[in-house]
This record gives sequence, C-alpha cells and structure tokens, in this order.
Amino acid sequence: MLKSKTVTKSLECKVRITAITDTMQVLSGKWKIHILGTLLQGGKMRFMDLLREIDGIAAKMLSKELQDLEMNQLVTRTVVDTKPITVEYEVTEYGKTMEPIIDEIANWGVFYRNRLHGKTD
Amino acid sequence: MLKSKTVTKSLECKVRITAITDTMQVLSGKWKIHILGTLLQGGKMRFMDLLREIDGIAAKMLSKELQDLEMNQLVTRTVVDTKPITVEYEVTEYGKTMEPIIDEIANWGVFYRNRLHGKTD
DNA sequence: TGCATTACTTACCAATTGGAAACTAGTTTC
DNA sequence: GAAACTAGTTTCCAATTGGTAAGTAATGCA
Repeated sequence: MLKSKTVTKSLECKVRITAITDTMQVLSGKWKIHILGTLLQGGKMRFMDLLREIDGIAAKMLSKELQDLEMNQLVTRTVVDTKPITVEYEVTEYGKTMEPIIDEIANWGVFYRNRLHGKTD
Repeated sequence: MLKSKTVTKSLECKVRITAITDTMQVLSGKWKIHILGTLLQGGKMRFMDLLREIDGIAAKMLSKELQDLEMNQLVTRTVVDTKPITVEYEVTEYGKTMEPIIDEIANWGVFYRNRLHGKTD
C-alpha cells in the first residue's frame, strides 16, 4: 500500500482551516468587501451615499449586507435626526482589522492584471 | 442640496475595485482556498490525496476547482505513468503569491475566534 | 473472472444568492 | 396637494452553487 500524504490532520491545520472558513463566511457574498473598502476610505457614510457609490449594488443587497456587517460588529449604524432622517454607517476599530486582508486582495488583483498583459515572467 | 461623499470615482479607486473583484473571482467558491492551502503545505499531491485530505469535498467539486485553478495557472497538473495512472497537482510559483492573502485570512479568523471567546477588548 | 484502485464525468436535484421593480413611511419642499 | 428625498422592505424570479450517487475507462491483483 502506498503511503499517502497527510497534512491537514494535525490540530494546527484544523485550526487554520476553521479560521479560513470563518473569515470567508464573514466576508461572504459579492458585496461585503466592497462596502467595507468604501467605508474604510470614506469614513462615515450614509445609506444613499453607499448606494450611489458602490457601482451596481441594489438597495436590498446593501441593506442586507450592512446588517450582516453590523451583526459581526465590523460596522456601526447610527440614526441621525436630520430633516429627512439619515443613517450613518462607519467601520469599527475591529472592522479596521480587515484592512490587511483587503489590501492583500487588492494587491494581488493588480499583480494579476499586470501579469495578464505585461507578461514579465 | 447636500454634498455627498464621492470616494470611489477616481481612477485609483476603480483600479482597486477591479483588483478586488478579480482576486475574489479567482478564489471563488467554497473550496479553492482550502485546496490551495493544502497544496501549499503538502507540495506535490495526487487527486486521491486531496480528496481524502480536504474534509467534505466531493470528487466533482475537487475536479472542477482544480481545473479552475489550473486555468488560472495557480496549480499544475502532471500525469504520472504509475501502475494505476496517478495525477500530481502542485502549486506554481505564481500560485505561491497567494500565500500572503491566505495567511492574512487565516490570521484574521484566529483573531475572530479569540475575540468571540476571549473578549480582550 | 471479478473486485479494487486511479481519476474523473455525468445526471439530477435542492438550496442559496442575487437582481429588478414596486412598495412603505415619514418629512420637506414647491 | 404633489413631488422628492430619506432608508429601507417585500415580492418574485433566474442563475449559480454545490451535493449525492452512479457511471466510465484503464490497469492490476487474487
């Protein structure tokens, strides 16, 4: 019988797999990273700002994704008592810990495009 | 009229948004990160090794995801002329550039679990 | 001869995701 | 009084995702 490789059976690997699954779940869906990225750059933003800013998103999706992000304490929702009521969304300190991930993902994407055309390798 | 925030309309931001979308597309689906993570740790691995190693994945999914990864040149597929034919999969040098992303995602996931229970903040 | 192993593929099905459009509801402006 | 702006919610539908199970084809072993 051939000896087969076993790399994911240690506790360490299982922890890593769970960690990856957790993060991907928190960032699941088409829009969460973009909402987070936009809020990280824009600071406090209102619902309508986000709706106009994030190209292609529908109100239903924005609303649902913001609820998810709020539930995971990555953003805060604050109702402001203006003329027509407005709601401000902002990334929490905890939410800001996502920045390294988003940056790495953005960096890789740039690298990917360059490779497709540049072909330096 | 209220002045609304515009943060994603610059060329720089559009490039970033495209970059994020590209990366997420390359890593799309439930399994790609795990396959990549397993191969990064295990080096050369056969189809059946991966099938046994990656908990819960079905042959259909593994096959399809490996094809996607191969198309994007993140892994190589090599047929080995053994008794029953075997196929070896390996992460390319290019594929290894995904490591920082995977590491950040894994790190955040560990941080997330610690926060859920530890509550140091 | 028949069963096992390798690496898949195919067929079918269920659940989730996400998009369009319309609707709600309170307030303000013309 | 009508239209517009705020922040959503609701309904309905289509596409994608992913899972189970079975089938295929080549080879080796008892």
